[in-house]
Amino acid sequence: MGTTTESPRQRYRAQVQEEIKQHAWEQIATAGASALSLNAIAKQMGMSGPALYRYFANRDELITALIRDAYQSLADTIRSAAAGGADLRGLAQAMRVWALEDPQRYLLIYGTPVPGYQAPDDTRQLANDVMTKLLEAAGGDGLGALPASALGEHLAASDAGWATAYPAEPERLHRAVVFWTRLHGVLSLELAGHFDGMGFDPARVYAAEVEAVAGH
Amino acid sequence: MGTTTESPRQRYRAQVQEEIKQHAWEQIATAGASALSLNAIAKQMGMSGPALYRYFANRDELITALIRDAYQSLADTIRSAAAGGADLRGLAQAMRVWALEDPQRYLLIYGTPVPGYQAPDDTRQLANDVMTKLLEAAGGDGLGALPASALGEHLAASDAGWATAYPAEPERLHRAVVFWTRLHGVLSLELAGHFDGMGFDPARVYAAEVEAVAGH
DNA sequence: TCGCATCAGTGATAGCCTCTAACTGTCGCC
DNA sequence: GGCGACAGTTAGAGGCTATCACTGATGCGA
Repeated sequence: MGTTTESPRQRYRAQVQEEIKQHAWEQIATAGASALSLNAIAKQMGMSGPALYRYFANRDELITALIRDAYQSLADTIRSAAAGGADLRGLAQAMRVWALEDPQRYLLIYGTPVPGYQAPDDTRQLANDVMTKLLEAAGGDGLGALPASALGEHLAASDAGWATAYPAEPERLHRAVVFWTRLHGVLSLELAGHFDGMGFDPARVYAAEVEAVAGH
Repeated sequence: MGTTTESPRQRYRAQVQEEIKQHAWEQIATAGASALSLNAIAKQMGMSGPALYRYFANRDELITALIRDAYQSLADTIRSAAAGGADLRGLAQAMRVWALEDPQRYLLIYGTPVPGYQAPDDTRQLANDVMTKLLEAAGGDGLGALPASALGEHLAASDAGWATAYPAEPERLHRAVVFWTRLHGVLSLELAGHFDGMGFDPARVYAAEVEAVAGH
């Protein structure tokens, strides 16, 4: 593959960066992204604080790298589910498993953003990749008709690049958007613990929403 | 009303607490909840850092107070909309306006939680109040039938206190939950900026989801 | 193979933060 | 009018991000 020959130093650098991210994920999983501390990571790795700045210019850059990896992981999950022949329902299932596997990873992407933070372009690209895969699945066989609505037309009319592959299929666009927003609605509330103590099974709510989008 | 006679000191204390929260909201609106600094607030108010600890034992307690106020404000918004004769659609509109008015206030309640943070009981009560108001509106006139689904039965069967007023109305429970999760899905993605650059109008998506829940 | 440039990692430091402790001065209640 | 309660102060411990000047190892080209 296109692995441009790596110098030992580059290889080591990449390795350490990977290890840093590993520790960062552990911290995030237990204390949330806002509690992520470069200092603490450095100590865990047995080196002094400022050493980390050789690998990530600042805290934001590390978080950005984590966001990138999260998107990548989600895209991979969706891709492999689709490659395994999963339809829209299977895809929804795969996404839920992925989210529950590491709630903070999901929330890093789809959770509360820092007002100032601007995602770099390639991150937007990764988000778009995910959307494209949803669009592909949103046109599969075995899907019921969606109730009539003007939304599909609106989406088709105002397409700004996120659906260039299917510009003329309002129902597909509608289904993809609704798939995204509804599943995110259930998932994010579940992950944030807002269903705790309400006594019902979030999986059932999720499943019902999947059916509502996929049709009977 | 039951205003137990206030001493001047209590009055002053309450006033300062209110002023602190005011500054806190301004900070949160511009930099997010994770960037909230007691120190900075104190300086803005012309006093030294530790003085604030007379009013809030720690950072978490201040944030909890803000969360309480946010719930209260949302509950008031919903109540006054309902009192004004708004149906489920009107309620959805009022909620959207409330959310857009101050995105970080919405996200403080429904956004990414801090893993360690445990909401105090009265906060859970406030969340329940909101849910109860949704349940009331979810049984109004002029609502279409929801597609058949086992979710309503599940919700009715596993009721654990959040819907004691309407235990035997599966469709109402179903509608309330779906109202909540779907609108949150659209709203939270919009507020987090995930629709940016996609070229469609979030209000249209929101409206379509409202119609899908309220029926034609 | 040798020499040197590059780069990993260091301690010191500035400046921010939360939160505690000890102290002072003022306010209001009895 | 006096005293107790309480607001607000400074000092400081301990954490954080981030910069700087430095040391020492490493790997590359000559």
